[in-house]
Amino acid sequence: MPKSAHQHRTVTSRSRSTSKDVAQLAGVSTATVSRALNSPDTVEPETLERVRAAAAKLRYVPHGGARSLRSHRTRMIGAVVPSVEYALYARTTSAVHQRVDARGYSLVLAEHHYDLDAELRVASQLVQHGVDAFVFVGLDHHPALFSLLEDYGRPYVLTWGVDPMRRHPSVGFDNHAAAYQVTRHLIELGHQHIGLLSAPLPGNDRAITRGEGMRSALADAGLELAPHHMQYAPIHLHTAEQGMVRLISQPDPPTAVVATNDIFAVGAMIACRKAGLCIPQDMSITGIDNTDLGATQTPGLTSVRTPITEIGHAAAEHLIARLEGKPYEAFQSFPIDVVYRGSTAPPKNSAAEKPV
Amino acid sequence: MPKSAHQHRTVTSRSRSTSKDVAQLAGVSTATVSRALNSPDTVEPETLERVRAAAAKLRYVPHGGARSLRSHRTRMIGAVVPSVEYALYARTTSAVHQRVDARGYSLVLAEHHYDLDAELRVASQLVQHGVDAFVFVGLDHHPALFSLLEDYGRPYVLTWGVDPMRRHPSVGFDNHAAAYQVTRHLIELGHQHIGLLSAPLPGNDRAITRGEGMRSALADAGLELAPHHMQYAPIHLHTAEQGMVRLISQPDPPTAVVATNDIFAVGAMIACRKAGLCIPQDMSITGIDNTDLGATQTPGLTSVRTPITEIGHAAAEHLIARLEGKPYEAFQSFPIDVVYRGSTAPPKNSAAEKPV
DNA sequence: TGACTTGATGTAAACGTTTACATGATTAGC
DNA sequence: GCTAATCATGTAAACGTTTACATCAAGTCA
Repeated sequence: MPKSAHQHRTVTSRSRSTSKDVAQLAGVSTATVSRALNSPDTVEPETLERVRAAAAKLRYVPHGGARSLRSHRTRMIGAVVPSVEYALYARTTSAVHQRVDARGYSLVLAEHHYDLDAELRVASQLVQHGVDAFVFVGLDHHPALFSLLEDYGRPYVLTWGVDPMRRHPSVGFDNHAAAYQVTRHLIELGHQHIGLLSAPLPGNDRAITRGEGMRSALADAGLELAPHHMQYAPIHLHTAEQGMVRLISQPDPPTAVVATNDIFAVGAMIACRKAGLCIPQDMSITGIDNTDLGATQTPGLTSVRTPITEIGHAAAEHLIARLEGKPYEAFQSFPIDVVYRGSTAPPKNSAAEKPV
Repeated sequence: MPKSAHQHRTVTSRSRSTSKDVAQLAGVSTATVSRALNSPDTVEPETLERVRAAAAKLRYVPHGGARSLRSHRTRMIGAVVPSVEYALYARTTSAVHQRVDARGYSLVLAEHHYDLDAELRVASQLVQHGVDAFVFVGLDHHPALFSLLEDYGRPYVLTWGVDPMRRHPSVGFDNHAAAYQVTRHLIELGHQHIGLLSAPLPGNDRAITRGEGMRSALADAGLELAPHHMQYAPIHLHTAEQGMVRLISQPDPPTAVVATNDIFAVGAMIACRKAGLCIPQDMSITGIDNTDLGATQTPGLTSVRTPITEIGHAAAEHLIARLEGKPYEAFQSFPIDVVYRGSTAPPKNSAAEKPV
């Protein structure tokens, strides 16, 4: 198809009706138009009707820029996530949108791909656009991010974790416990050699905390995570698969693997299938987040249900309450629970190793 | 956790430095500040440096509202999708964001959940916020949507399909062919009784066109889609599963099923597993979109690779080119191809039924 | 009935930019 | 060496709202 200049319009601006036009048509002043549209109860019913009719007739759409210039509010809320490609963040974002939209706000979305500098950059861009309040993912951020938000008086809430120092409003769950519980489950099945498949740690406090949770569970059982039994990989099926290949091609591979999220776990499953390892007989695998991707595998992936949509709803409500001066909860932690499916079993030689 | 009023700030506005402050500190006029920041080559290098230093020192962030009021541009692009919960739209949106962000634009996101009235409502909200240009999903929209965009001079591009009438700029692929090809594949395997699992048609032209593609393939082979062999369900794993249960619990179930997307296909797989039907021996299943969800099933789902990220990139580039007055392609169609995996095979009794 | 409150509406300033135009300095052209 | 062209910068108006304040009419209360 050739490059073409053609009839579709290229410019943005065009004659649009203003509140002045509406005022004129309704026979009132622009002040009354503004009042009629923003606080209908302060204007006479009959006038209100005239203004509404005029606005409708002229297809009047208020100019958000002018409005925000004067009122310092835009009714836009920003969601800044690592990447909306990951089902989790897509679902949380959708949940945020749902609540925000219901209250008449719009959602501005930005991704940073686990780069905290990029996060600062996009956030400052959103501040510039006048976004009223922010949702961020995770607890660790560029220090300048917080001072920016503070300087410009923008409320924000952190998600997918709860700030243990209680410095920043946050809504999430216990990432440490999530990893602890699945690891514990594997230990109880008799596994002694457990591997870890994790996202790269920089810029990702969830991965860090989940790794710590796993180590805690091991430590509490007197076990250790061997350095060569941990693999870090970017969050993609095929990189996870490669990581798992490295794990199982070692002389002493683990008998079970804790993946810090379902994508890694499924990547690991794929690696096992290709290597001819049976799950769970030859290898137990657990995930975290309980996504459809894991749940629909054969066998189904044992995973931890995390409050994906609850987080989105709570974050949106938190911010809107703050923006509107209503009471709100600054810290919210949702429960998690392990969903047991077929991807875990005692290790093959468990009877031999742990005779009880 | 109790409701609490506490120390985090509730208000949005606060002292922010303006271009006036920067002007004063740099010893120039606000006009020069504006020029220095927006068209650096029109201002003396030495002055430019002073302005930049002043802006940095004051942590100056321009006021987008004021800017848009004067210039009629916001550098915001709107993406209006059915739901970002669906992996496809999440990935397209991510692709749009990537390109848009690279060019210094921000992304505003809105969902309409297949309700064209809701779509009109959110779009008009975005117009109000000053969004410069729009990406929509699909070809069918509320007629008032187009006049709104026309009235306010907002460029837009439709995606996930190419307008056959060439009335609206669009970037996508041939949905009809996608369904045609998988159906054709099943027919070639010897299937004569093929079912359809589809999303509800209202507000979803992709589903309509895919359904038509399937029927065309059947017709071309002298076959028909029996009315009781089609099932419509909302786009969720469990509703798809229920639809499949209805299909296979009929006295004469089909031997193969075309699902109009991978979610339906996987839902169908789950139903078969639960019913004890082997895939592909007892039931062949095909999807469309070639998502990870389908690809990682056992057996892997035969599906059609659709240009998910290509669409996002192309849509973003189309709009930015138009906004910046550069040449652009008004209509783009990307190729698709069938990815054959293990979910399809000849019907069990194909030899008996079709002795050649 | 007159002073006083209440309530709806109008008047006009302000929000922070961008940009057409004016200004003055410098350089070029002859 | 004088006029003209060029260039960097300043001046001031304009963008479309919201809102403090003023105004005016209509009730309220003694």
